[in-house]
Amino acid sequence: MPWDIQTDRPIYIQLMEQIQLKICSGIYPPGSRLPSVRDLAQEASVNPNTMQRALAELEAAGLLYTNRTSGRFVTEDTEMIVHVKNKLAEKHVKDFLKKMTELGFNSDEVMSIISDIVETEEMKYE
Amino acid sequence: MPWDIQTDRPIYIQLMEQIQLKICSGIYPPGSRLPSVRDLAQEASVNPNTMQRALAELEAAGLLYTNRTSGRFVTEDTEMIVHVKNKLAEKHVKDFLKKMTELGFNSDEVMSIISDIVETEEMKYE
DNA sequence: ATTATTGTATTAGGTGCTTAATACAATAAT
DNA sequence: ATTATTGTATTAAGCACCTAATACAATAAT
Repeated sequence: MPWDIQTDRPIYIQLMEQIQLKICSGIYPPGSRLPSVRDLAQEASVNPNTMQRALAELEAAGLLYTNRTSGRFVTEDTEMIVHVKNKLAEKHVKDFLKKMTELGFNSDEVMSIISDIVETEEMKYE
Repeated sequence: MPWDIQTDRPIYIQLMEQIQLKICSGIYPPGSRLPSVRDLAQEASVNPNTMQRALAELEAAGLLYTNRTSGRFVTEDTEMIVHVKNKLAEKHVKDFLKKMTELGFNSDEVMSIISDIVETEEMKYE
């Protein structure tokens, strides 16, 4: 999964989201070591300062921790990771339903639209 | 529906989205006159320049048109509005499914989660 | 005719994000 | 011991966005 950076939002926010996603989905397993700031920055084609900012904020959130000179690691608190994952899922669902409701679709219509798309195996979303 | 402006994305983009939404949902009906730039800016608590930018871009997209000194109006092309609305809905569905898939949920799980929330009448999303 | 309101344009200043170029301290690797 | 790698900090510059303060032309309202 390559890094996907858009220009319409702060890059460090997008980096945070994508690293968080890699942690929640197991691409970065609990306790595993992340590539160095410089390597990650090069991977994502961003400035090391920007990557550092994203990592520092994820660390403040408790998802990462640092061993001063050996690198950064994913938390071993699997319960926390699961919790973050579920919170994310819940947020996605609610945001989605909110948007569809605002557009004027009711519950039945939303369920119908989404089950249509799911059933037609349109699961390569782009 | 009050204006909801966050600080994490360009304001003029958020204004565009929210005006577009009001058009698609019928709050601003086809052919109706919008409040003046200055009034809209005050409503949304933003600078008139910023509101002007959002309106100008929606006009470039064809959703609005201007009568030089009498004001700005919603397009009367209802077909275009319906098309924009459907495109928006499709985008919301696909983005949602993509996010849930990335998080590690499969189709069945997604359908289960969303139908749970819908059925429990949790339709006051916040 | 005069006034008010419309969209529009311009200039200046402030802020946050990003990059670039360094530099430093701590420690793992050799 | 020496070297390389780690996270971290600093400074300067550029850029997009936003606000503020005006100003102007066209025309609707009076």
